[in-house]
Amino acid sequence: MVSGAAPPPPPESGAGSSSGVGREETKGKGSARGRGSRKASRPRFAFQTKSENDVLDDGYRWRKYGQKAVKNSAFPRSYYRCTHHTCNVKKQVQRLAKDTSIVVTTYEGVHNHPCEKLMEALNPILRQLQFLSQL
DNA sequence: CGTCTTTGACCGGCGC
DNA sequence: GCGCCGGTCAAAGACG
Repeated sequence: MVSGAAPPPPPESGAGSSSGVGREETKGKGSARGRGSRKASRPRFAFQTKSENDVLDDGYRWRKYGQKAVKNSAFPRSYYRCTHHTCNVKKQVQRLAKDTSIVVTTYEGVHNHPCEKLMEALNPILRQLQFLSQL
C-alpha cells in the first residue's frame, strides 16, 4: 500500500441496515462450517499445571482464539491453537476457582512438526504436571 | 513490518 | 418446539 492512489471508501450502498447482526455479506461462516470432515480420533489429555502464566511455552507457539466464561468457574476459559499449519492441536486453559494459581490445561490432538525448543526445558515442567485423566 | 492479542457475534448440538 | 450452552471465526488494534 505504498502507492498514493487513494481508493474510494467502501460505498455503503445497501440500505443502512447497520444495526442488526449483518456481520458481513457472503461470509456464510455457519453454512459451510465443514466441521464433519475431520473426525480423526483426537486424544484429549487434561493436565493440571501450577503456574501463574496461562500459556507455558511448552515448545510450541500458541495463538489465543476466544475467551468464554464458564459456569463451573467464576473465571473465563481461554482457548489456544497451535500456529502451525500441519499442526491441528488445540489447547484449552482454565483457571481453578479454588486456586487461581492452578490452571487446567487440556491438550487436544498431537503435534505433527518437530518442536523448536529443547524438550529438556519441559522436563522440569513435566515433572510438575499431574496426569489427570485420559479420554 | 510482522506477529499476536482482544472483543463480539454466530452457529450447532442437546435437553426438556 | 424452543432455549441454552459451548465453541469457533473474523477483524481491528497494539506492540517489538
